[in-house]
Amino acid sequence: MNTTYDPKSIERKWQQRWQETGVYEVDLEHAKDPYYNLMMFPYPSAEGLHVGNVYAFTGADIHGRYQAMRGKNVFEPMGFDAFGIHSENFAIKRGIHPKTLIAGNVAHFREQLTRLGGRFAWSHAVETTDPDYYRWTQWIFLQFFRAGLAQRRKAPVNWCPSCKTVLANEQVISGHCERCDTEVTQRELEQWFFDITRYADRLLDNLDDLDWSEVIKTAQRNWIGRSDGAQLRFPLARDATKTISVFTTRPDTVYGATFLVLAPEHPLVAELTTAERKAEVDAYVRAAAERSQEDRMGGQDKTGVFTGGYAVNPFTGKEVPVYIADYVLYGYGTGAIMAVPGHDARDFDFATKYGLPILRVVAGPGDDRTTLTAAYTEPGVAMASGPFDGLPTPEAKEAAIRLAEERQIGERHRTYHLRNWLISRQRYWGPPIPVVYCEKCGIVGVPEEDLPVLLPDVQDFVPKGTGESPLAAIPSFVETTCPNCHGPARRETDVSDNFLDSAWYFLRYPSSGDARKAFDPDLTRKWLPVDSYIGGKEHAVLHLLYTRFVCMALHDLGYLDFEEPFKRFRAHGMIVRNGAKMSKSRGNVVNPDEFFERYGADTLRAYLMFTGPYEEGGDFSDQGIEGIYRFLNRVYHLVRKNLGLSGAEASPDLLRLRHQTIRRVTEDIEALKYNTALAAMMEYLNGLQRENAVPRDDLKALTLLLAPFAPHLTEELWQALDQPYSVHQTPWPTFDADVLVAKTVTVVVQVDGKLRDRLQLPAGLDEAAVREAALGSDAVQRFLPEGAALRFVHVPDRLLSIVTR
RNA sequence: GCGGGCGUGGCGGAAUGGUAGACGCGUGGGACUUAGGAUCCCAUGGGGACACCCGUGAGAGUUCGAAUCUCUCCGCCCGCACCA
Repeated sequence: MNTTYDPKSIERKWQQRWQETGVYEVDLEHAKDPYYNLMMFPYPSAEGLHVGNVYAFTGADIHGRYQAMRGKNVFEPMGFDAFGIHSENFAIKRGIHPKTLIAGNVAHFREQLTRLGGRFAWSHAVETTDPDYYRWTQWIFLQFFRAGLAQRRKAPVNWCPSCKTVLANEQVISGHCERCDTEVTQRELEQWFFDITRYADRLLDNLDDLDWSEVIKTAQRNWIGRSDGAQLRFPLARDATKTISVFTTRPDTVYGATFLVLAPEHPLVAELTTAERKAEVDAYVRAAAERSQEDRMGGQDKTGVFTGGYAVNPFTGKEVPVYIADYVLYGYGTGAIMAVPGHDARDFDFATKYGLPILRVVAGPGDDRTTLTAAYTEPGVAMASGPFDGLPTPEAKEAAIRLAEERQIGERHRTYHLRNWLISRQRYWGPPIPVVYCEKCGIVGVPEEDLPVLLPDVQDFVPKGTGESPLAAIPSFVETTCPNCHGPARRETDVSDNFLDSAWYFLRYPSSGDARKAFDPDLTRKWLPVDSYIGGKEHAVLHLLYTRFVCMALHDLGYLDFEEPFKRFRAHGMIVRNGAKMSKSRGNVVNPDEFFERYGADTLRAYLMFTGPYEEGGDFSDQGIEGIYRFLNRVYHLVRKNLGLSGAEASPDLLRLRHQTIRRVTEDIEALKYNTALAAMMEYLNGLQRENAVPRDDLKALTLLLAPFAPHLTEELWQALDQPYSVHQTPWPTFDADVLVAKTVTVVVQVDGKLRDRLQLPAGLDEAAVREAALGSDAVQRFLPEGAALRFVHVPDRLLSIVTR
């Protein structure tokens, strides 16, 4: 053993040895106790591995290493999510083809991930940009297409007037184009959708049984946003055969509906508009179409115009005016609302601004029937509502729905905030959507045996500004023959959303390289669903929801036995630096290479884990890392100095410390409290350093406990301790509950809740004995009033509380 | 606005009804040393008339006992955001 701790050479040495011996590869077919340890594969940016990646992967890797030492056959794969707009935009900026760029980035990432010391099964790595991968992404699309889950229809999409191109939702940053900062507008275009809303109820209801971080489940529930209510039909005053359907969660307030509001895009707008209102309505509709999303959504100020048309409230029989306003969204519900200004804040604002009547139809607490000065949105008791009068809100809702259904003027209805998944992108850098358009046969899926539809290797991948993918400009790609009739046909030129690539990558890992199937049924049955998935909160809704949907659909199509892909998901926190979020613009981004170089990967790993509870995140301080570096140095020298000292015996205290530490570290790792696990090891080390000669069992225990955190150092120590390779395949140490019991304990004595003395007493004393000891203490006696009647509360081996009042 | 999380020394953080501040950083002192920004040891919440008092964002409550539970308020962070 070297006299100084030299992380660089130790880490290089073991990384090489691990690779040569393949300790992190698993025999997927024959593994006895499979454990699939997943983390979110990175997007390989040109900047290299971000410290946020290092944080995420280290925490997940520690979990995997711990499970492996617990005897599990841990499969911990890694891959690269390299399609998508980030790569494409960067490539455009640099004028380098994304393919070239990505290859370099991937190589750099692989090298950094290796330096990090993850226990990755590299033989199963996947890259989403590899035709052997995206062939199967296209295959999934085809399955969905055949099942009717993938459909092409018109939809409003984000449009950047300056770049003259369609933008993905992810490219719109608070209403502005990511690249040129121009305000984004809406355009109606033909797009491909996955009908995720059909799965809304299952996606929502399954959450109850998933072992996932509560934050993520809550975010998904809100995103799906199920709301129950009714659809009610308001006939037009001029022509009762036509009706305006509205969705409401408060059918009980229908007697207070004093006007209707339609979204400007609503198809009945033209019909309702009278000749004298036409100019104004047209102008408003046009303006709304051109307004940016931010303008439309962000502003609190409500605008709208009267159409001149009237509809009939089917409950009261009264005519109500119909307005259009852009605070009503065309994409939600029916695109029309019944406005109840008395009991909805937005309708109240609108009614106040345009002088519309505000009625009170729900009495407030204490039978409050006074005139409203603000919308009363709480539940109450129905009033001025004909048959519903006197009913509390929940019952009134039910009564209203029943009555609507009886009279056939409406019915119970459920709506979701969740929208269908728009998956087509008018871009170059993604898997081409595998369909062709034939004049005779219509939209035809590419036959599976013809997959992949290769992304053509072109020089010019810059969007043309026509609203079409750059692929549309390549005749050799576009022009093809119909697989059905062999007549001339045109290929789809859109590519699929990057989120589709990442919605199934974990299904591919075990079956990577399989040329015949996307995922092998036997391997899939053996390894999935995933045992542990750890990742960031930022993917709470998009990735994690799309992934669940894809699995559910594949399950229904008969390809999977399970519908939920991840048994357990844990969201880790964010790592900040000196209290501030890391960002390029602040110039405070931690570059892991610098720290690998200066301290080694083990120090960086352990330090990141030490900064705070893993699920809450931590604060990276440039000075703080020294503490962990010192700790690893001390461990190194402790082992080195004690190697030659044989036969040291552990004192009872030391033995207890050892077992206590094993317990604390074990429990903390399981709870992802890596910071306190390290603190426990530091205390252990402090205890060991007080010994003249440290028993070999303690050196071994400390090395094993530290192994998941500092895999290289501990491998070196394990070898020095003359133990068989590899420390990472050695069983996790166990503790003996009997040894944990201390012989003497500190019992705290309180008088009237204040701490007055601490007594060193033999463990297991009964209350009477503890009382006697406590009353014998001067420090306690001083606070006991003469002749007071005393009451005692005794917590064995911990505390005696004396009450004098 | 809605939803979620958080507020503890100079700093990161421990303690989820029972010894507040574990562990680490920083700081002060000491040892070793030609020297050290290396290493080791000691101290380190505030006050003090030093056998004591105060102290976990503020205020109230429950309890023998509250950082922890309850209510009200203040502040910060993260989602979603005119979703009817």
